[in-house]
Amino acid sequence: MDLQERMKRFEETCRRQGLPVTVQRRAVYEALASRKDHPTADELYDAVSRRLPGISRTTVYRVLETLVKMGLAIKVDHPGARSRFDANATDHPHAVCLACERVFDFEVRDFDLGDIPEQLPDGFQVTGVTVVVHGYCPFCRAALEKNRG
Amino acid sequence: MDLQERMKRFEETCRRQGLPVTVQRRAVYEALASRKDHPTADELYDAVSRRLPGISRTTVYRVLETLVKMGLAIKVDHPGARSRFDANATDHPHAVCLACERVFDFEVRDFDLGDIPEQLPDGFQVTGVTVVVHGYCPFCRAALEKNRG
DNA sequence: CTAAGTGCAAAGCATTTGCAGGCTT
DNA sequence: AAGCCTGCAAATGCTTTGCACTTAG
Repeated sequence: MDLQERMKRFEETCRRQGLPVTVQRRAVYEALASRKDHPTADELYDAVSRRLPGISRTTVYRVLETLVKMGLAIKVDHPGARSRFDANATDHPHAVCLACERVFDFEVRDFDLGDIPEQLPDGFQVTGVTVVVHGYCPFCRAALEKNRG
Repeated sequence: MDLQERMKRFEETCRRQGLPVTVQRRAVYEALASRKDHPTADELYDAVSRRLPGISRTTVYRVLETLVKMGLAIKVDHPGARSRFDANATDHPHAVCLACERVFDFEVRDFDLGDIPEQLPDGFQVTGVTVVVHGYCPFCRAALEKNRG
């Protein structure tokens, strides 16, 4: 799906849900949808600020929250790190670099979690499963090895 | 493993790692090891305060950090919630209740993540995999259904 | 004795909230 | 016109830090 399609879908979703299409919302969504990494709210604030100098950090936070509720984005959290956002709202696993905290997507072929629910506490109703891989990304690995000398 | 064994192991681990066995450390570890749920730092602070009235929240935080480094505890984080701690330091999946934020352990039979690494970004070095199931625990489910009435 | 641990108070950081005014529909 | 959205500034909540004192080994 390219950016134009995404913007179109964004506006449709807003209308369908009765939410005003504001400049700020469009700008934040566009900033998020046009990158492949998983920016933090602040990184998005920086990016959006360039095009929309008056926008406030608060608004970026609020718009991101809205996008998540609308189903147009996913919020990715992990230990001790700021939240990151992903315009790819389909359920998919993430790989997190322990050094730089960057988040990477990856696809899974045959990742069957079908039988997990059986092992849960009696009566636990499952709504989703999150899989996170931690480790070191190629960039940080290289840097670490260099330092070891 | 029962509490006594755990306390013994705790002291041995301290000695092996050259860390003083302080009253506070023992108290925090004992408080954590003797419960089956996954308390937050603050819940532990409350519990420990009863036996050791002078202890400070800061110390509880610091001790927990130390326990994690020592390999005697695990820190469990998730979106928008306070960190929780688990004296069961072996790698195992958690189920998180979206309503009360409680964390539940569960075991997996044949949970093979063996082929995930192949799908990762080139050169990503995996150190661990976290699996989190979200949903509603039996208690909150019951409460929610009641409210729907 | 010496290094490490502790308590207090204050700082830090990401995120949220209250409120007055502005913009979409 | 009506209501939701925005910006500002201040508050929040969890967690960390600086510093002087105490304690374990």
